[in-house]
Amino acid sequence: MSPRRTPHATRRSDRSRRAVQDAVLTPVGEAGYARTTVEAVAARAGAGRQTIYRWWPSRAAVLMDAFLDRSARRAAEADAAGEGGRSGVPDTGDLAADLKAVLRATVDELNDPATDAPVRALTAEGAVDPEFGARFVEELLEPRLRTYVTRLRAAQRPGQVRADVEPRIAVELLVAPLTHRRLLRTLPLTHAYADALVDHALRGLSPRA
Amino acid sequence: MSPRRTPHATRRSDRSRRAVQDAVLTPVGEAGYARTTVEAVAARAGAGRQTIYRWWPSRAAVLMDAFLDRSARRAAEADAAGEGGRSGVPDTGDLAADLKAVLRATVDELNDPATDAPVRALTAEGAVDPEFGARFVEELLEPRLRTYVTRLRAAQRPGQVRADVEPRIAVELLVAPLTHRRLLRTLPLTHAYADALVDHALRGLSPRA
Amino acid sequence: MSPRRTPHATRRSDRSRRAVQDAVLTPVGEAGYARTTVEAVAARAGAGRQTIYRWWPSRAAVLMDAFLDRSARRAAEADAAGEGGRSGVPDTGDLAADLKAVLRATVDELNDPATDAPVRALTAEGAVDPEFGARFVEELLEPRLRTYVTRLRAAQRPGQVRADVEPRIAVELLVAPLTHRRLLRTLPLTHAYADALVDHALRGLSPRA
Amino acid sequence: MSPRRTPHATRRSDRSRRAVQDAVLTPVGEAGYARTTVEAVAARAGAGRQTIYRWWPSRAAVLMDAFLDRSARRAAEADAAGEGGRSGVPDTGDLAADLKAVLRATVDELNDPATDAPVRALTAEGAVDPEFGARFVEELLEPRLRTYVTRLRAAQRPGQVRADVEPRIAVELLVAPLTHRRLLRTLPLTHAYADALVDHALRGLSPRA
DNA sequence: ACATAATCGAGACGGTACGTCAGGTCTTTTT
DNA sequence: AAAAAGACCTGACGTACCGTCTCGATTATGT
Repeated sequence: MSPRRTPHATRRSDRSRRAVQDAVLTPVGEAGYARTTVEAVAARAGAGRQTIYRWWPSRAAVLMDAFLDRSARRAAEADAAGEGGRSGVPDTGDLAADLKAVLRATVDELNDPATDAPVRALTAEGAVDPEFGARFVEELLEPRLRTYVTRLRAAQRPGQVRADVEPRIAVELLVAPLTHRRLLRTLPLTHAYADALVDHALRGLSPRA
Repeated sequence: MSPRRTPHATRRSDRSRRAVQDAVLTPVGEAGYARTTVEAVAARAGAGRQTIYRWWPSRAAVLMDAFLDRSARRAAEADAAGEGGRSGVPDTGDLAADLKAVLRATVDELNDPATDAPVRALTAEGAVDPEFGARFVEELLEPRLRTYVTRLRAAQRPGQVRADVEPRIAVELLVAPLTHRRLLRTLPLTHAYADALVDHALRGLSPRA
Repeated sequence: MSPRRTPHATRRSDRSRRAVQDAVLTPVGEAGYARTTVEAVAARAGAGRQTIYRWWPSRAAVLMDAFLDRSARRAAEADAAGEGGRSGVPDTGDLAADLKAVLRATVDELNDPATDAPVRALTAEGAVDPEFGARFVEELLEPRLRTYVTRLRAAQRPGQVRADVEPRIAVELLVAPLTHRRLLRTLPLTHAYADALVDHALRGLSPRA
Repeated sequence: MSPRRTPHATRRSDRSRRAVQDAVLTPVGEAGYARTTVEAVAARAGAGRQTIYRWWPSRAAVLMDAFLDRSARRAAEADAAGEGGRSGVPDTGDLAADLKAVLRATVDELNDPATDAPVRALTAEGAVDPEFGARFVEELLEPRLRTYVTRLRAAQRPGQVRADVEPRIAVELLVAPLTHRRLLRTLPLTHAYADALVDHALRGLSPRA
């Protein structure tokens, strides 16, 4: 075991933990990550700077924790609100419709600066810091991708998706273009775009034989 | 008239321009962009710091220029070496083969740290700074994407690609997953992956009717 | 009534009081006062930091108490060892010899780092913090000076010291130069120096008429 | 030679050097040394903090330089104002009067907080940091003491001071009590006290034979 | 060819944020 | 109730870079 980097979690003040997490998301959404200083986060949280450095190794780690926490909370709420279904890609039997529903929801989410700014910052940080990126991928991205894989596997059994399709690659076909447009700001993210992605991916580019 | 942002370009020392561009790519590749200070670049280039700030608006801009320059030089070399064709997606008549060739080449390029590190840094910077990102997209990404669009349009005429396919979306289907894997380091980039992407995109996920 | 600053002294743990006092003098002597943190003293004493702040108002106060305690203990020992006389300037009838004896003893004491370092720290603190300095003077310095005054007064009765001499000023003539040399480290403190001080002060600078 | 701690003095901005020196004395005099932060000095001087750290090794060093500079400037002014005499102990032929004049002037100087506070801080710092104290003594104290030694030597030739008097010790008899009273704040510094010191020191404590 | 003016390397400058350290207070658990 | 332990807020520290601003010492025209 590595020597404990952080002190006893037992004594940790839950009040300040929450306050800091709340305090980091707003300024990142408003002024951007680069302009969000540790000092400012601490001040807004009514916390000391040292309290932040005691529990998080870096500014980016604070943001990640805060974002993960919020995501988890929102997922829990969504599950509670829904008719008991687990958060993930729905399965109504109509694959195209299900994928479009999820991708449209993702489009809406990403068009909200409160989500876009943190994700953008976390992705940028992860692009440059491999260790950080790994955590981002493991904890945020992969769980999400797995829900697509599950849905696609389910669609393969009745033959709605060809058996020789690799679900992982199929997922990337659907999801990567969204990330691409959003992160690089090439073109706007719309529901129409989400639909078009699904249609193109399902039917393929080649003419039917 | 706005006061000239940059001084007489005529007087510019080509020696220092090249020296600075050379001096920025290495440390970015080795230590990462964040740890590459302007001071370090200036020292390595045997230049004064002011010389950098005189000609470039920011550290990121230096990197972008250096990278664009190198890309342009390499493209020129490639064209010279090739059978006279313009750099872009080749057109042998076999669309799948052509796409696989280009994507495989891209995979090789991106697996080279000398390319990966700068692109990573530029993407990260662009993700956070919209203006910078715009330049990155315009000057580096879009020209490349246009070559795919051209090739796909060419394939639509003989009916190798369905007429109702939107080339732009098709391109993203092919290219975005590469960026996704590379930037987020989810899974390794291989030739097999490039081939699989082309196959899945062309044939689609749904079974042939 | 003012709210009790300190808690019930009855409950106070004598073990920790002594442990803290012991724990402060060593590091001050070795590393200097500035580098002696409250945390370090507490750790060395096996005490909690709050235990220190509960009983002393500041770091300097701990040092002062510790030093006063040790001084008192040493004086008691000296008195016990001596021929029953109270600690102070002896009175053998020979004023010059008595003064030299005391000043030589003081020189020896001050040349011991175990005394020098704390006194130095306390003086420095007192120089900057008037309230603290006042306590230092009252509790440590003045009692000592009074013993000289007493001895000088005794010498005035038989005419060994002129009647128009102000004892207080005479004391300062004898004692201040020692403090001066020690604190400012201008020249070494020696027995010869102590003797010379006494001789010069008694006989004066002017020639005898 | 030690590797240059400080950068090329040639390029040093005289403006900021003076500004910093001016900016440190006022708050030290008003709020005390402990409450005078580097940041505050920098702000008051309109300088960056790094500019201070570039040229001075510590906060105390800034204060010392500032104080030395001011002392030198004042001495120069005094010499210019006087009838051509060098700053030092005057020599009218009447030793007692000359000494009283100088000591009275010293008393006045030390009763001015603008002098007292910095000297107090410098002495305290020097008491704890030997290297610092050495500089303080060499550059400020010893030159002053030498002027007394000179005057006393001059008084020895005509026999106004006994030949067997050691001037250095005589000086300390006169000067140390002032420092003692001032630094330890035992009793107020007055002209009467200065006079009494001179009288006692010259005539001695013992009765004239 | 030469004056002259802009660029160059160098590096100090005013700043901003960093991450650390210690002070003194508050809280939790143990004695 | 006081103790040990240790997290908390505060605030100063000294450092690292930023981007700007001088400074002589080179260039490179443009007369």
